Amino acid sequence: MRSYGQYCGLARALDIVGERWTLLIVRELLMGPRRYTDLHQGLPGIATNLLATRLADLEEAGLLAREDAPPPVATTLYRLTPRGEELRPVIEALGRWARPLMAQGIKGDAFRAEWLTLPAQLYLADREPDRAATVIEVRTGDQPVVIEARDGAIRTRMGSAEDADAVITARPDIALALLLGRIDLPTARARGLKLEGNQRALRRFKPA
Amino acid sequence: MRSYGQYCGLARALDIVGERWTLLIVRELLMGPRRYTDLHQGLPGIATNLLATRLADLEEAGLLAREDAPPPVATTLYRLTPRGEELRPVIEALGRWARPLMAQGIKGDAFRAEWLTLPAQLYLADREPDRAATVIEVRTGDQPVVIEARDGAIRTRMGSAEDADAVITARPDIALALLLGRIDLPTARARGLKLEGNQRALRRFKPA
DNA sequence: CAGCATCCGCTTTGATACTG
DNA sequence: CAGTATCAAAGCGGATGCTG
Repeated sequence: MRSYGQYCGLARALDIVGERWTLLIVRELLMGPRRYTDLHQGLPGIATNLLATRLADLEEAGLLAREDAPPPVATTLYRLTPRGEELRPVIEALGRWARPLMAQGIKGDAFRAEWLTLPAQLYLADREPDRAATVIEVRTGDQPVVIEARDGAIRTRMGSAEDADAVITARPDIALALLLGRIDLPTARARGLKLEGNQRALRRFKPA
Repeated sequence: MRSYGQYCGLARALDIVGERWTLLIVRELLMGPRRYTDLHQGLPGIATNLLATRLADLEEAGLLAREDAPPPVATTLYRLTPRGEELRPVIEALGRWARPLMAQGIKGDAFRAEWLTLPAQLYLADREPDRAATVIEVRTGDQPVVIEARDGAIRTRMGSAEDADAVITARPDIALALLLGRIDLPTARARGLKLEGNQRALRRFKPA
C-alpha cells in the first residue's frame, strides 16, 4: 500500500481508492453484492491476482466485507460497507464529468449492459413526472436492461420487461445517443438501431 | 496512456485522471495557475520526470494549457482549461469522503498550508451569517493562511491578515480539530496550540 | 535557475498456469 | 468457484545531466 504521505484529504482518499482498478471494483459493488466470479466478469481486463489483492485491501480499509451467501448457493459474497457506499457521490461526480467521453462512441471498448445504469441515472431525466410510468427495454448485447421513468425518477434494472412501451436493440453508444437526444430516430436507425413498440415512449426521457 | 478499454463513463474518466499523481496536480492547479517549480514543491514526493509527463498528458487531454507569464517574470504558467476546472466537483466529493481520514492526525505526513483550503471550504460553515465578517489567521508551518467567515460563506487565502480577530499557531491537525469542534480549546492548548486575539472568533465556525 | 530528459533499481501490473 | 503462483513487462521514485 504505497502512500502519498501528505496530510491532505484528497491524497489520503487516493491512498485508499486511487490505485488502478479500485474504483471500478467499487462501481461493480455499488450495484449490489457480488461473487468473485461476477466481479471478474464485470471487470474485463483485470488480472485475477490483482482482483484478489484489491479485494483484500478494500476489506482491510473497511470499505467492503465478505459474507457467506444463503444455503442454496453457498459461496462468498462481497458487499460494500456503509463506508464503502459513501463513495457513491464520488463515482457520480466522475460519471457526470465523463459525459462528453461517452459521446465519443464505443470504439473498440468492451461493454456490459450493467454499465448502462450509470449514464441512465446521471444523464437522463423524466420529462413528464406526472404521467404513468414509461418502461423501455434496451438490448445492447449481453443482457437486456429495463429503463423506467416513474414519478420524476429514472430507475434501471437488469432483465426484460413484459409490459415495455418500447424495445430498443442497438449498439450501446447508439442507444445512448438516441435517448439523450444527440441523434434523432432516423439517424439511429441508419446506424443499425431497431425499435419495436411505441416510439413516443422515447420522448419521456430528456437529457439531465 | 494505458486504457481500461471499457465503454463506461467511470472507466473513461479514470483513463484520463486515474493515474498516480494526476488528481493531485489538478488539486494544485485548482488554486490558480502555477509554474513548474511551484507544482514540484507543492507535490512532495513526485519525481520530476513524472510531473513533466503528467503535465504533457493533461495538456493533450485538454485539461490544462501552458501560457507565458507576463513580462516581469517571463516563465511558463500551467493553467486549467474550463474542462479541467470541471473536475472541481470530483475533487470536492473525494475531499468530503476523506473527512474521517483527516481526523486521524498528521502522523509523519508532509504538509503545505495551501492544503488547508480544501478542508476549510468543505468541512466548515458560517454559524452566524448575518454578523460582520470574522477573520482568523492560521500558522501551521510554512506559510500563514487566512480563513474568513463572511455572509454565510467560508473563504481562504494565503498570507497574513492585518485585522485578524484571532491568530492560531499550531500543528495543522490540531488547528483543524479545534475549528471543527472535535477538541476544545484547553485540549488544543495542551497539544501545543497557541491562540492570540479574541477566542470567541472561533465560535463563528461550525462543522459543515 | 527553470524545465525538463535520461538512466537505474525497485515495485506494480498483466497474462497465464495451476490448485483446493 | 475462488482464488494462489509465477514471471515478463510496464510504471514509478530518485539521482543526475542537459539546455535555455
